[in-house]
Amino acid sequence: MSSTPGAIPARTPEATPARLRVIPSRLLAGVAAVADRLVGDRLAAEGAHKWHFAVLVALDEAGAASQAELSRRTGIYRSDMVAVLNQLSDAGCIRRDPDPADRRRNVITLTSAGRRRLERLDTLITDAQRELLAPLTPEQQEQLTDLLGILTDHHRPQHPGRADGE
Amino acid sequence: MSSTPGAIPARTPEATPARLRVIPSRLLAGVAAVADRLVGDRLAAEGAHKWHFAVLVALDEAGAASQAELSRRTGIYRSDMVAVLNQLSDAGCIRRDPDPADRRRNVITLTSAGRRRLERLDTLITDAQRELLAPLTPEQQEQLTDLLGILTDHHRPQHPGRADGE
DNA sequence: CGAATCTCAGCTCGACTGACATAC
DNA sequence: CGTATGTCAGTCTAGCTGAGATTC
Repeated sequence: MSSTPGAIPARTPEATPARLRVIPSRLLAGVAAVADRLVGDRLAAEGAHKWHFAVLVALDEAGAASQAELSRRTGIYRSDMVAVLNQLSDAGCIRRDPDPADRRRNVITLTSAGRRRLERLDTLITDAQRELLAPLTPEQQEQLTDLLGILTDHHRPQHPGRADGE
Repeated sequence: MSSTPGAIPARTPEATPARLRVIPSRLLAGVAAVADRLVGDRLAAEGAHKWHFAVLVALDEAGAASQAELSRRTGIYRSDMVAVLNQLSDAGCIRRDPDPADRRRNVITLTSAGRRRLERLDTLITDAQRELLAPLTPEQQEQLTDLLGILTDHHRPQHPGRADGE
């Protein structure tokens, strides 16, 4: 029982202050955290992480690549990429061969098992998005995605406006 | 110079894969990170953190409170609240007095210096929001805030639908 | 007694940096 | 030579857990 019978005046609901509830950066942080748990939990249930998904997608969409290139495509640091690829490799999802054309590089290739794995993770992620966006109408869902896309495009690492001659 | 004159075929732009660019949870994480840096940098320039702002707002809006209550209002863990209040106290923004009515509690009170501090931080945060949302039209800004508000309200800690008899 | 409050001490995970050997 | 790559080691922060002393 958390509600006191009749003694306390009306029970202060300890709600978040109104001024905090309308700050976009705060809303973003909160919703992003929810989304991350939604996605993370499902992936964790299959022993996966979001990085695995990102790498598999990058490979599926643009073909074999070096680790550094994958790093740039996914936003995962090249130092962290090592561990991610180790795990994917252990699971048989990718192959890591030395690049004969440039012996500094490894060529990362998606295996058929990796493609199957990707399909599975894609389903889980899609489910998570559905649950995340369930409170919105389909039009609102599209609106939100569009707006976030605009912000993502405009706020790039080092280029507030155009970074050039404008 | 990072742009090669004319040798390389067209330069693979190493863009994020299209399938990743439209995943809401991923967009949210990215934009939230941008927002956090925008806010964090400005606050850091004044030796402040977002927690300070949250606590000051909570006090200004709902009056003096115990640490546990502030914790619930702001979402900051009671264990972390201690350090935050120490800093605010050192800066003279709050007073921390034992509650005569319940000697387990401290009564946290906003000082006039704290109210001034809040005003300052509020300006910084508002500026950050403006920069964050600058790529959007005013209507889009409102849309985004509304949509995030809906998601925030519906995804509460433990209550997917209504948690009751519906 | 059980529950709540304040506090400290600790964990863990993700983002990030630095350095090194090797190869271009 | 300077630069890129793969790798390992380590830092730093935020979110979170646990426990203990005190008071209700």
